Amino acid sequence: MNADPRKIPTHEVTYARLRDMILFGILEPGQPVTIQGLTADLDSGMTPVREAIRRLLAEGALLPQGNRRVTVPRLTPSILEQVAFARLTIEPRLAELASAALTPALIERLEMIDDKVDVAIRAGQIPAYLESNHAFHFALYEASGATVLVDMARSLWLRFGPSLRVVCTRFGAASLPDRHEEALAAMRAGNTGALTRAIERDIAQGVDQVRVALAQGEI
Amino acid sequence: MNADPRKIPTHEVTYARLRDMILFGILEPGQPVTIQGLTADLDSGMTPVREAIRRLLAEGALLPQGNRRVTVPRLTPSILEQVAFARLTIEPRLAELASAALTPALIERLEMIDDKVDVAIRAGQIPAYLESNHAFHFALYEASGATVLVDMARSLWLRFGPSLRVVCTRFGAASLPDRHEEALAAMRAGNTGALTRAIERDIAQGVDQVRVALAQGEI
DNA sequence: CGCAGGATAATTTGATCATATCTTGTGATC
DNA sequence: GATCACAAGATATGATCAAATTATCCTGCG
Repeated sequence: MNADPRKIPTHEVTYARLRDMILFGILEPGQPVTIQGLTADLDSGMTPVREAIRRLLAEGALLPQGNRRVTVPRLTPSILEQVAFARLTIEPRLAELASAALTPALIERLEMIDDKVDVAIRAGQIPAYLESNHAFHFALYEASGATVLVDMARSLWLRFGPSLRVVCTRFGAASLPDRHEEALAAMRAGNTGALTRAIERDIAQGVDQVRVALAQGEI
Repeated sequence: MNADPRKIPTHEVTYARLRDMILFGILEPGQPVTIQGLTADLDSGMTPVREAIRRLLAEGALLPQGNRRVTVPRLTPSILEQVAFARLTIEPRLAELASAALTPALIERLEMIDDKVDVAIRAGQIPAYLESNHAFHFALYEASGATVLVDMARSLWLRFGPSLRVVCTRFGAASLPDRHEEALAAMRAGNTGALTRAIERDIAQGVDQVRVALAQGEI
């Protein structure tokens, strides 16, 4: 019944694990990433690890030092502004495109995911918040069917994720961005404009948090 | 005097060569890409080729078929519109950012590159046009110092390149996009707004060419 | 005599290759 | 038509080589 688990190649699994480690802040900005360290941690050979690293380098999730070494990138003000500009362009557009494809079933699924976001915020559980927040956004975005833009959004989140984690940990979960309720209301009302604006505000809020922390040298 | 050529790893060289083969249309859309074929063509081992392919997959320059095989992607109307949207957002912005960093020396260099573009258009040399057109845009964009956005632009050009090549070959070099003279005039005048508009029109013109060809089933 | 500085050895980590194993698609046979 | 064998190609491993970092030691000067 279930597909053969062997079907998914090791390098895919390795990639997914390493990506999540970056995205959800297991690895901190500035931390060096070595092949041999990961072969031990992730229990796979050198080749799959190398390929996963190569792929994440291409996505901007890892930073090549000149020396053939690789680290988790630190967010600089310049990079933050670039990521902010791109996110604020791409993601509201994805919300707009997704709006046309929304079904009651999908809205219900998004509501369930958002419940988890709320629970995580109230409980102050940063990792759970990061994961369910991510799930909410991409469940919406994927409904757009715009694979190119979704890929770009994924790459941008990878650049943003580690530092967001640091900020959350510093300032607690109280002021985490959550315009999801607004977004869900817009979806239920079939109001595309309101949905894109809600997503835009949600992003702007997160960016502002990081911007403030960065200006204060908290990262 | 010259740096040791050994310094640049094989996988980097292999990546650059394969990328240019895709970007400048040596490989056609739909064409399958095999590891073993490339080890022969590019004269390197399997590992560097694998890594180059993995990297280009992450950049959207290659398309994974479900079957572990890889091909050069065909442009669909949906993907074209997504790429158009992203290019029309990112690249004018890069021009705007670059505008503040322009020096007489850089403008002169851009003029020299644009001369090559003109020569290639008049001579109907498609590959030379594609290469110098690419060089013109990215020499400008890199002046912005916005590495994240430049990376995104590179990825978008990789998705766009192969099909542009096909269109050029079909319709000849007569109607190739070239708003570079307008852009250069704006640079000389220090007119940021005019520069971004010129770049925007240049991109829109190229996109329109491909859109028409796509609608007519020419690709 | 003690310490600074630079050369060199040791170690860590990355890069590449040859080879072995597994998948997948195809086609021949029953 | 279903099954099995085969071929082509992708995947994964471990060995080996090269580069870069770190540690060590020697020398020469104060």
